[in-house]
Amino acid sequence: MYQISELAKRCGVNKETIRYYEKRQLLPLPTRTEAGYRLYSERDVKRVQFIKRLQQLGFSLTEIHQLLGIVDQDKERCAHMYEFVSRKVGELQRQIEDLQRVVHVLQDLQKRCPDEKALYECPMIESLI
Amino acid sequence: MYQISELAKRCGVNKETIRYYEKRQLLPLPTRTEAGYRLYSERDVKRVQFIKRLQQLGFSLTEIHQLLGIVDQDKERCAHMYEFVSRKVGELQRQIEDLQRVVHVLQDLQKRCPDEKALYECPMIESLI
DNA sequence: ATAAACCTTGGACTATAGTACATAGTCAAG
DNA sequence: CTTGACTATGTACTATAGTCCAAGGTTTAT
Repeated sequence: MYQISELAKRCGVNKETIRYYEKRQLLPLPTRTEAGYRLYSERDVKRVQFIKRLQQLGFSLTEIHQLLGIVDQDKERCAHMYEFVSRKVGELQRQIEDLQRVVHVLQDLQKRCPDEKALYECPMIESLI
Repeated sequence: MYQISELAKRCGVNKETIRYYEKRQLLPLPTRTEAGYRLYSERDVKRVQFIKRLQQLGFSLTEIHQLLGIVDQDKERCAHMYEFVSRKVGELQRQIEDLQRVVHVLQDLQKRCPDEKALYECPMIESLI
């Protein structure tokens, strides 16, 4: 079992973030020592890492809380999970397509304007706006 | 030429946002009437729409300001544009791959757990964490 | 037994991206 | 010539996601 600083270190976040996640109900209430110190396990490490991974992918903490309803086998959060997941899949697919379009535009920009001066007078300046 | 409310309406944002973008230098200083009212053109409509589109794709206002250096033919912002664009393309490609992975996981989740009860006892609950 | 290094809570503070509000000036219609 | 709908500025407030700090309690090492 780890204390809060150890958990934070293992997850690459700082300890205030751990307490913040607890308050946001992203982490379950931990067991405590006699003195009231929080105690965490390997499972909590995985959970925080999962949260950070999803966050990097653009999920908000609220959405992550919703998804964790599955892990926590929580009836309430699971009730509309199917709709939530469907909506999210749609959103993500749209986002992926958009990002692919942006990548193409930016790569085009690079190809046509390989040096700074050329970029400055780039013929596709107007195509961006 | 439009006044600020008209521009805001055409862009689907509110007028405080327009003033905010001006302060952030995302919009050029507009011409003004004698009385000091801001006046905008079609070009500003396009520009705000461009900002909103990039924002939806996960660009921060700071990054959008950088990119607009091309449109504005601004030497300073263009100076490191090539590196900026290269870095951004790399980031976006990584992000696209990650999102594709998330879509697969979520679609899998849907396939295996087509109804709410099944989801609640879903065999892949643990695979998420 | 006391300092260093932990932990607790609560509250203040940060950045980003707005949004709202108070106060005041401007303009067009009746 | 005043009312309503606009505009201006500046300041304060919102949400999200933390981050930092102060005051105090606990544990460990010397």
